[in-house]
Amino acid sequence: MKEATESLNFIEHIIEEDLANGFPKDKLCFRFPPEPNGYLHIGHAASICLNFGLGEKYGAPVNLRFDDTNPAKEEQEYVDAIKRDIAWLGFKWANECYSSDYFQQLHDWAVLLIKQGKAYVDQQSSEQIAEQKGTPTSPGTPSPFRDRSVAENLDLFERMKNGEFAPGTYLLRAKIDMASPNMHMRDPILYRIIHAHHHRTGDTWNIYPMYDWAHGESDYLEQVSHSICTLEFKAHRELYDWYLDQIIDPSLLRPKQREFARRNLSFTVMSKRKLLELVQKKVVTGWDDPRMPTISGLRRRGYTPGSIRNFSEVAGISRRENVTDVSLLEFCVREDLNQSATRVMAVLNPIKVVLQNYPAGQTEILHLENNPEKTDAGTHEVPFSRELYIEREDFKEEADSNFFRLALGQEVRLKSAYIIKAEAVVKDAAGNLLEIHCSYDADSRSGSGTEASQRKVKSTIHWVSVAHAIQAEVREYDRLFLDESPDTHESKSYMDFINPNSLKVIKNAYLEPHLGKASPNESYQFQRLGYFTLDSDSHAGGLVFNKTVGLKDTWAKQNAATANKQQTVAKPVAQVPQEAKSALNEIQYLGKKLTNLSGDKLEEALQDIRVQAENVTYEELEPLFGTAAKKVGTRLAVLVALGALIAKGLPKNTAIQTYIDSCLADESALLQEEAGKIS
RNA sequence: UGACUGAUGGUGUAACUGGCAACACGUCUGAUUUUGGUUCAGAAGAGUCUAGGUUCGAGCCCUAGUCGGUCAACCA
Repeated sequence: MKEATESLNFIEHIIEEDLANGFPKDKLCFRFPPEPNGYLHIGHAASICLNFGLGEKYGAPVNLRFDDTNPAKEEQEYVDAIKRDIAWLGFKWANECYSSDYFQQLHDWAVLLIKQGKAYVDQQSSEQIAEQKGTPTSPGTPSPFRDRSVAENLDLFERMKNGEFAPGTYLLRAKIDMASPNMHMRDPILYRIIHAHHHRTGDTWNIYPMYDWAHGESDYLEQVSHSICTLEFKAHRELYDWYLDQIIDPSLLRPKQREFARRNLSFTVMSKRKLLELVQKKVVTGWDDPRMPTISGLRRRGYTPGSIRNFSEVAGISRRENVTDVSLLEFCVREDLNQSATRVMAVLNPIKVVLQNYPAGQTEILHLENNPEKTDAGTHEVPFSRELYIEREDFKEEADSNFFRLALGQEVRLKSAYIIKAEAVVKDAAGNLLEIHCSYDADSRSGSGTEASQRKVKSTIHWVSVAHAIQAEVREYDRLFLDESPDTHESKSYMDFINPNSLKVIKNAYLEPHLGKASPNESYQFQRLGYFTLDSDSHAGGLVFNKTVGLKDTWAKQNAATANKQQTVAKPVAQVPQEAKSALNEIQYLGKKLTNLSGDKLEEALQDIRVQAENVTYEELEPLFGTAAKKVGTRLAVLVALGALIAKGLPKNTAIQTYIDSCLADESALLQEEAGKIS
């Protein structure tokens, strides 16, 4: 067992501190509060894993709360999808809550605010209100309706609630501070009139609370201890606290909001609005398109819950902007699938191989290991015959020294079968390769134990028997966008970066017959190709597989690298100044440490400085003469470097002499000594 | 010309009250391998945005700057 001193993230530090300050552990409570207006994505997974992870870590309840305060946007469909996704990730919520459950309480508290003179009904247009709001750099001006009487406010609010007014005509606003530097404090809206059918409360309400009014109070009603949200809500915190102040019962727990940075993934976008646009403009086939960063998309693509949870764990959280490389996510699935995926053989780009010395009409049943990572995973049967398919990429008529696969006159092993040698090719009139004629070594069958079966050949390739293969459709996916962070460009929209080739459909891939029994919940490793899973478009007689992720392919990388090398000419970088700059940096760095050194180490460092001084000019060094007297180390380093330059023939000017004199006068014996050497 | 917030290898995160900047991905070697996968062994890569200051000692504390993000929806 290894002793892992696990490091805490900053939220955990906050909780630990609260606990240390006497906050009772059994009062800890968290929540995940999605708005049911879209599907969950990998960014939400960060929040889900954080909140539910905290719940697991501290044995605290975690509520799933649907923030359903805007019936114009929300639908039951989304509620269901969100629940499905969270459950699929493997988390259990303590309570299923809805902001709409608190509509009555929220309304009553609003009435209380009115009675206290802290809220008023406004009846201006949204343009007028926006106008009065001011800007971040200039204060707002009060609404002319700000000082309505309590009685009138009460009456108007009641009539808003009863549906007497049209949407947009009246609003309930909190009376806070129109000059606050925080825009959210400039008389924020509590309620607006919406005449829409709510997916849960139906037509009961004509007024709906805004996010700010509903969120903190909901946290309070559920007695959530730590309300964790993303950074863009940071500015809302002041309002969150103000609202709480109005209604809080000091004997109850007061929730606190803390913010973390949302997770961005490279080569994709991560906001519901943008993902929705991809769906609506049919860039993708739906929210669960396997190219989407949604949980449902990743699921359909073949990602496992474990891989996503692990990704969230490994990527961590913090408070700074980030773009996490997709390669980390891909690593996480590979790591997971490598342990669990059944190995099978499939040929995506087939070329026919005919074994000239293998009896026509004969079929052999061979055995393929299910999973080399698990010795007890067993084997499955795979038929072998005279005519086979192999990948086109696995054959070259003439091989160069680093091509290990099949070539004329060259041997390879067919995985779990025989060693074959390419003897001849058959081409059509246009010179296109039609089939490869090979001979097979009948004694070389895998596992037969014969001497021939033990022979080492340069490589092993996968294959399927032509007569037994299942034809299927295979979909390969590439990144959805061509830019690493498509939505961070000022002059261009993320839609400009869409990768036109993000989907590649292979209509006639050939699979080994074992895949006829493929289960939609299982992942397979198509040997040497990657991980694949059955798509929901599959039907009897028409299998469709999605490529989840490829295997690490050092061969492809090698090829790409050599191809690139041939294209790139030379580095246009001016190297001399760069070296000189780093030499100066090096001297400064060495200097910083000097005062901590003594004896041989000091001497060594001084020598290093003299060496570095070779690459430094006087012009670069001079600015450092101004180094504070306190920084003895740096001054010493500068002095030594200067000494080296003087030794090379640099004439002493007044600046140099002044510097040397100041060193001679310094308290430091070392500095005096070195200065003495060159004065 | 505002308020708030952040800055640590290519990327993402660590570094408890100041004490040799760590882990993972990625990259590169080598070994093993009937998957150019896996596994194993190793390497390179940051002196912590800049300039000062405090300190025996600063990624961490102080000062001033620089650069990035957020904030003016009857969205959340």
